[in-house]
Amino acid sequence: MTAPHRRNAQARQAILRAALDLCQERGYAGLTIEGVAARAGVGKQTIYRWWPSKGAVVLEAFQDALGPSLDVPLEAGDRLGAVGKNTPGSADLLSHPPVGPVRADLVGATQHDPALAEEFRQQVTGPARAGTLARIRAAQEAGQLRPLDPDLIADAFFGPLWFNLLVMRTPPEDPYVERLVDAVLAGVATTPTR
Amino acid sequence: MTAPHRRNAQARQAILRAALDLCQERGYAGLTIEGVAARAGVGKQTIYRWWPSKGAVVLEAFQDALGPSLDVPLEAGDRLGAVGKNTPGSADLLSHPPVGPVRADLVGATQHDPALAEEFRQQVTGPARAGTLARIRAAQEAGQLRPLDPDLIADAFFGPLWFNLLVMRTPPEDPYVERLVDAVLAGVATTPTR
Amino acid sequence: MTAPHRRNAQARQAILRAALDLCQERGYAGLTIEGVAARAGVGKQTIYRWWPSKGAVVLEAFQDALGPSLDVPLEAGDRLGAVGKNTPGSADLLSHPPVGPVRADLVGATQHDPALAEEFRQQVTGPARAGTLARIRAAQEAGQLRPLDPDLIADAFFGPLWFNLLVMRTPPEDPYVERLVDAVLAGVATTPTR
Amino acid sequence: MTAPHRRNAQARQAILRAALDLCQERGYAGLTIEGVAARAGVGKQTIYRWWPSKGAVVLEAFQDALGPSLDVPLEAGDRLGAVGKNTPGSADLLSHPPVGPVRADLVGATQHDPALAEEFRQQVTGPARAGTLARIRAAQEAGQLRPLDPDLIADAFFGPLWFNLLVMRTPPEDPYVERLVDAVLAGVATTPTR
DNA sequence: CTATAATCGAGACGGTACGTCATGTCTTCTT
DNA sequence: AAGAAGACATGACGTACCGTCTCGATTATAG
Repeated sequence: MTAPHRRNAQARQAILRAALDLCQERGYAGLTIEGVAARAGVGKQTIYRWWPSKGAVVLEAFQDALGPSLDVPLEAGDRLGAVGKNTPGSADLLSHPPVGPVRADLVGATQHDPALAEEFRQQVTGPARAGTLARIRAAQEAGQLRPLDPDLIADAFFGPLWFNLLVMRTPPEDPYVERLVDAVLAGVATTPTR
Repeated sequence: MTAPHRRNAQARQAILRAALDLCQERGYAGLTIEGVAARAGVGKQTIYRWWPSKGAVVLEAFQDALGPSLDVPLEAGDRLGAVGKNTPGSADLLSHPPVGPVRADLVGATQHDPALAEEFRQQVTGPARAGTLARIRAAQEAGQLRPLDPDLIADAFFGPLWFNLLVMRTPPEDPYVERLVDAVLAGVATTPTR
Repeated sequence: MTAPHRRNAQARQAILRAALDLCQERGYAGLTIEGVAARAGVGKQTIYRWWPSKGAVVLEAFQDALGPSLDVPLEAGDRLGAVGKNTPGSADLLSHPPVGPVRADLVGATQHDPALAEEFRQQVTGPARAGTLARIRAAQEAGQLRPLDPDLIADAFFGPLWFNLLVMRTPPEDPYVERLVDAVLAGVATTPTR
Repeated sequence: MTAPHRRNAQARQAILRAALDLCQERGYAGLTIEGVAARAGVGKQTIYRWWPSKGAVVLEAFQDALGPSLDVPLEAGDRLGAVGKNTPGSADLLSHPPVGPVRADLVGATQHDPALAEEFRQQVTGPARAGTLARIRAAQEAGQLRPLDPDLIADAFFGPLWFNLLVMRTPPEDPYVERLVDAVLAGVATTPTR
């Protein structure tokens, strides 16, 4: 007997689209609920009715736009590569529009918005980390990675990428990423990789 | 013939003090120029006259409060430790108030404020990185670290710390940091450390 | 298809009331949009939405307060009196609070605010002058006033009153007004009145 | 002995000049002490040191610019003309730049600035009225004007002019002024003038 | 013919108000 | 019921001037 939420799908799409566009044009901080409503040709109330905050709108827009492109299937053999080879792809997503800057902006915003932070964790960080951990554990079981804390191994791969993106503000490019993977594997792989 | 900018030191101090206090009380996002002016007993114009943005005020307040406590002297012997042992200290600073949250907030703000980003780089990131690189090069010359790109080595140490702070939002604590240093050294040190 | 401007009547009343009160308390120059908003318990934007300037607010408040009290009916017989006897009443209105000072202030403001001047002409000066001219023409047709330019006759009556109010700053009182009317009638009436 | 006021004449001139210019360019309300100081190349304090208010500056600038051009000598014979013929000249001054608009603005400002009003009376209105009264009394002694209150006669001439300037905002032009003088004289002269 | 003190330009200071923007809530009318 | 539209109270924005207050740097008497 749930209330008959007759939500307008067209409006939803228009709002998410407008939010994503404006976020790229003006940055997350320059984005405004009023602006989104105007651009989407929608009443403000329609936004406030369905989303608790501007962060939630942008986050949903971001997820919607990205779709399932983040799901990298866990391949059977070559488990070590499943970790190492996945990294350049992630780096690519991180470094380039439209995903990169928006995602960085969102992470920035989570620093002073606990609600957004929680949602970001649940919808973005959590799932991604779960997949990574699964790959790492598989590689450990196959004897390819040392039996270290899997979270630590994950951090070793992704930490430097995000660090460069957020703090150094030099989105990591290909050659750097390859050398990074090599160096990290040297520390966490069982077989010397050099 | 230079314009005699006779800046009031008392006002400057009051402003920085108020900014830091309010940033801790309400967070960076909840901080307001009007609020700082009111708390400091100062006209708004006095803030706008000397700082280009709220981020710049907080950054200067942050720097002023921190003072020279960031300068960790480069010790002669034990160069490897000079890198490895420095890391837990940095992690501590990162993780705990007042420095940690404010710094995280500031990094967040740089994601959509290029001017602030530039200043942050020049005043915070740059000097810190320079010190780190010096230590790394010294250790390389002493044959303790492999001849990898020093920036990459630095990223391997600091990336995971910042990643946990900013993205995972779990400020790194002691045991984790030690295990991290061990793992990274395994990848970048010349002598097997295990 | 007209835009459904659903203007809040309560807010409008509160604003006009506050404007009139403050204008008397502090004078037109000391009146502030912020002050009106605060006194009326209203957001500033609500004032800026509906009025183009502080002068316009005060003018409307003035008109609203005065209501239709300015309409002096044109009596049938005694047309000469219709002009002459009307004058003391106008002088009274001019000389005493709340109407007098506010009106003088408004006229003062029109000297450097063309938009306000235009509105003042349309809403205050124009209608009043039209009534006066009607009376004068009637008296001329009845042979009581010389066939001079009716505007000139009107100016002869009202000019000295406003001159005393605005320039000499001695609001005209009864005996003066009577002597004035006598003297003017001596110049413009057909029958010697002395 | 008196304090040695060593006042800089150059600065005074520059200030008055700037004040007059800006008053014509932007109107009295748009004129600013800061603006005058900037235009005159003078420190604000130099203005505040010598004048109590912006009105005082403009008034002095106005007087300075006008100089003695207001003194119309009282001619011996033809005393009636001394009153009547003086009027068109005054009307001219009233109606045309630079004197007219600035003077109207000043009178407007006196409506909400008692201090300025007092100074205006002492320096402008008072002397002018004194001269007018002298002419009127002379004409009365010569039997040319009826023995009415001289102030009333003066008001009859000047009131309509100011009324048109300030309230109707149609600066009186020549033909109107002539007809006005005729009509007024008809009321106040001993000899029928028609 | 210096010395000294008021005046000068410049402009920082604590304030008040400006007019604009966005917030999140609300009401009204339309679909 | 949900939507588009937009008025509303609130509060911060960044700017303009206010009138007061130091700063050196002239600059013209009074010693």
